[in-house]
Amino acid sequence: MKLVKIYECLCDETRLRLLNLLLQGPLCVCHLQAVLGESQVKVSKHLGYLKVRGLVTASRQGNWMIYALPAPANRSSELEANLACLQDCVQENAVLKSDLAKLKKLDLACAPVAAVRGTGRSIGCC
Amino acid sequence: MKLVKIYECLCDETRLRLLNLLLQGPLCVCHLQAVLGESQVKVSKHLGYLKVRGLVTASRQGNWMIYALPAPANRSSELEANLACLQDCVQENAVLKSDLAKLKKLDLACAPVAAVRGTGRSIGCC
DNA sequence: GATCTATATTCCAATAAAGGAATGTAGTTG
DNA sequence: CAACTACATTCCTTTATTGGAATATAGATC
Repeated sequence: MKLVKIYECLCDETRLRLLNLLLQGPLCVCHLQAVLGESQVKVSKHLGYLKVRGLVTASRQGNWMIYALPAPANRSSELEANLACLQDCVQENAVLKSDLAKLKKLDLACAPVAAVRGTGRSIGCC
Repeated sequence: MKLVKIYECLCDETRLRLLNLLLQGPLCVCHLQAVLGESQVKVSKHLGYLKVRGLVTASRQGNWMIYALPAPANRSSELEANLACLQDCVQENAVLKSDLAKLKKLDLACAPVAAVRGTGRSIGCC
């Protein structure tokens, strides 16, 4: 059952926090790491977990890995529904809200991501 | 994070199937067991898991235990959102759809539940 | 090419989850 | 009260998950 796989991805706090941040757009690992304040291994492993199960995609940009949610066209209806549901739940959740606030403060645009978009330089990220 | 607890409940196929059935209304264990076709221990343990975490309530009716989702007034907004999301996802899911079909065939009203409602006799369930 | 940065992977230990077999228990019926 | 029904719980084994320490790797820079 594919649906269970989605819930397996959502049932860990770290992964929930990562997905919450990625709902704002693509981000490099170091930004994710900085916002969560968790160890490199922990963040990397959970991103790997999500990637294997197709909840995120990864692409390399120089030294940085950019993680993102699958493009809307590539999301199953179950995934779409659950991402929307998650977004609805963010407001009730102190940790998730605080993460979003930290992300905004960190740098409006993640440098590597900005480079991908062609709207920024890719020097120095975290 | 309360939200994670909800996802922990949803991330197992058996529990997902149980919740899916309970979205139709209260049911006794033997009906749940009959629809799932799983062992008594397995069903009972997962119901216990859900009960401890507040996703279902249980009440005794004679020999039978009636499980139900919490009354809408007692559902957190996160739970409400996720139950709605789950219901949206049922259509995409063969197992969940098939379970609902089996439930309807089994007996339109679960005998113990009917007894609770005062609309049926409570003799013989499964 | 040595070094640095950003990230992934391997190895390992601790903890949790899943489910069967057997047993216990609450309430019912004869 | 003995037997039965419907569930729950305990004990145990297998397997999965989590995360740290250490190490590896890819690409950039000097």
